[in-house]
Amino acid sequence: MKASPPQTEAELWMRATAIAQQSLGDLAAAVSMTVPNDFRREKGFIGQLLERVLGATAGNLSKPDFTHLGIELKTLPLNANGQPKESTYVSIVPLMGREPLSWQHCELYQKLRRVLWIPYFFDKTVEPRYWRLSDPVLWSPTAEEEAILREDWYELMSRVQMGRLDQINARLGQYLQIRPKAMNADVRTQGIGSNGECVRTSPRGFYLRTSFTARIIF
DNA sequence: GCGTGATCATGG
DNA sequence: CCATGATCACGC
Repeated sequence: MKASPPQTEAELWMRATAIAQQSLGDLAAAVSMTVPNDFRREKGFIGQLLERVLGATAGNLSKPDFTHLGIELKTLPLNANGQPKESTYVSIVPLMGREPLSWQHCELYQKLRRVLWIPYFFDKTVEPRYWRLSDPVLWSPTAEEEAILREDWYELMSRVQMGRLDQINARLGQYLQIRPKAMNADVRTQGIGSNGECVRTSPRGFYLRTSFTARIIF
């Protein structure tokens, strides 16, 4: 079982509020899934569970999850204090693009324009099926937030295009950061070298810092 | 191999 | 202690 795609943002929001505070076990049962006891081998489970529960459509395409609504779905683990406990992956970093940088047209911005956040309480003292959702948040960046995201993105993407991959680490960026995104550290893809040539390098992703997602949900 | 969904695990 | 760097599963 799997929910049909919501036709409107209002319908999606109704569904999201209707499942607030529910346990992962109950949600999973409703879509014929079983919550693993250990996420070490199923890290994406909660995201995939909520996709089914809410009727997301994009699959593994590089599009917002609710493509027709332009809305991205993000689950967000909270610690016991209600603070985000992990950074949030947004999208792959395009390492070979040489087009002029355009924030308005980049994949990252397309996904962050409107996000349905589904926070939940991550609690290692009980089995994940007992974890409960918190209240959903339907969010778009404020002008101030967008300005900083855009600055971060330009700073990071400039280094990518200038062939300065060696100068990129997770410490750069106020709200946004670039970190490895691969099965393991041996995975290689193509990137731009310091003389503009193609080099072998590790795939990377854009992530939102927990300090930023904390702002969003409060 | 790439992009989707993320959390794990250890070094500073 | 916790952010950074590393890792896991799946569809195609």
